[in-house]
Amino acid sequence: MSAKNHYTNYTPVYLALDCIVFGFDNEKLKLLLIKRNFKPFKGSWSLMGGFLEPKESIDESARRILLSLTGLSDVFLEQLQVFGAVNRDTEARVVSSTYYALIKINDYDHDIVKANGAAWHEVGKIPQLIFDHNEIVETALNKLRRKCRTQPIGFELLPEKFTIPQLQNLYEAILDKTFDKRNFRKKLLSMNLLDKLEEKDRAGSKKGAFYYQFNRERYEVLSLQGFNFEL
Amino acid sequence: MSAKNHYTNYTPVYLALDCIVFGFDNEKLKLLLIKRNFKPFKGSWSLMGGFLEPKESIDESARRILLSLTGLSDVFLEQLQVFGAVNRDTEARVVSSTYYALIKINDYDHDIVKANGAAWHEVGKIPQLIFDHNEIVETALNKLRRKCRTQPIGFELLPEKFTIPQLQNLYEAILDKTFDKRNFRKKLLSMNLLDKLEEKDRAGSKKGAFYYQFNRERYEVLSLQGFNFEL
DNA sequence: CCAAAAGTGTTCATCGTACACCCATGT
DNA sequence: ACATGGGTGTACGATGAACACTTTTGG
Repeated sequence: MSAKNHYTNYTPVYLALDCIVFGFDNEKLKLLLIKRNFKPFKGSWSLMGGFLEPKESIDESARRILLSLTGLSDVFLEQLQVFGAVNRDTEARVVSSTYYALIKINDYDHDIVKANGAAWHEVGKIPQLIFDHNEIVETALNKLRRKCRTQPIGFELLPEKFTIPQLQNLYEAILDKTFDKRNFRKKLLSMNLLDKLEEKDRAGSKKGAFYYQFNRERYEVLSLQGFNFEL
Repeated sequence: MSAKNHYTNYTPVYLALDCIVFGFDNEKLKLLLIKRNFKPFKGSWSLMGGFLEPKESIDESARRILLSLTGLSDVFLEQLQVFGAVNRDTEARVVSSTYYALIKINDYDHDIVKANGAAWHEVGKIPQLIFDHNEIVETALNKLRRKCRTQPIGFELLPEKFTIPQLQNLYEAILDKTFDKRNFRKKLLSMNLLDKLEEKDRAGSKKGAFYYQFNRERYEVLSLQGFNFEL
């Protein structure tokens, strides 16, 4: 054993953090991808990634990377999976801990994003990505689809104020199916988690649709009492 | 940049694989823990862990470690989470990728397990573990509890042939609640996933209870048709 | 013959689903 | 006035929950 630590018999690895960034433009579910700006495969489409720094936890690292590439902090960000096939990276042994982010599509910093050569892609039309990133995207999509039906995470993709038809469009886009609008509205409102505002959104129609707000505090109280969000 | 690869600016880390091993003894849900046999904290209770080797994927690594400590291969083993706080290990920067295993408690190799100083602990009575392992166990338990209600993973903890009362005991132990036995039986049998055998288990009662078998092929077919296991 | 666990059916409330028309307003 | 999307209620079937007695058999 070395003087340094008891683990020197083992081989360390590079730990990458890769973020799958979802956004919703009121029509389609989209993914933010960048043109990789370092070797190897500089210029290829890729997830937003970086490497762990010694003095940050992996969560902090993922947030740092997301902030540096989009200007966003204070975002829904959750671990997806670790990808650790032996030759997934061509340069060195790199294990990737992946995170998926749900962002409000109008909040990110367009300049930073453009400077990084990033662009939104419909989830149905993802280009070829480097390494195993296409597989990672598939995994993230599956996770999002499962999770959005049992946890109120969809709201992370919408502005603070949103209309019921907007919300329905979102779920239809994520799950790639349609809902009956009467049943959808009834279901969501019956959970008692949406606060109706006075104000209307007049962008979508002449009549205008009332804005609602998700009440997170009420959700947390109800959760503790055994309530389960379910779509 | 070095001649070796493009990532040499980054600091590699040790990647540990830790396994949370669940078992069921027809009464309680249990966890297999070992007395750690290397420094630091040699002799403390710990999850079953080891370090990634260069030529194995992380999944292979987890299976190797589980095999070496229990003699078991061909086991339900699934990724849980990565734990990557900066100082979670006291020796070096170690990021742990964790896996939970569901094993048939009579299949493992008692000699190997004993030689490794391992022992079963009720999930309600877990001793103090090294590093953040208690937190990892909590996370695993939550995952198991959520997952066993929507996927037929409970069967991984039972022998091939089991009775309905055994199955009910299992779910009651995992979820720490009781079910009405008529409703439980009706629910499970209505899914059409259990094949009734001729044979009876006479251990549990004078009357004896019929054995059943989980039909995985049928589950997979039904799954593709949109069926969802739900307890 | 009795203790102990296995096995069985019905009722009721709740929830998901299917379905069609009126409303408000900008042009 | 009309086109466009927003908003509403009801009826039916399916599903989950509550509940008590009979069966089998080893001792």
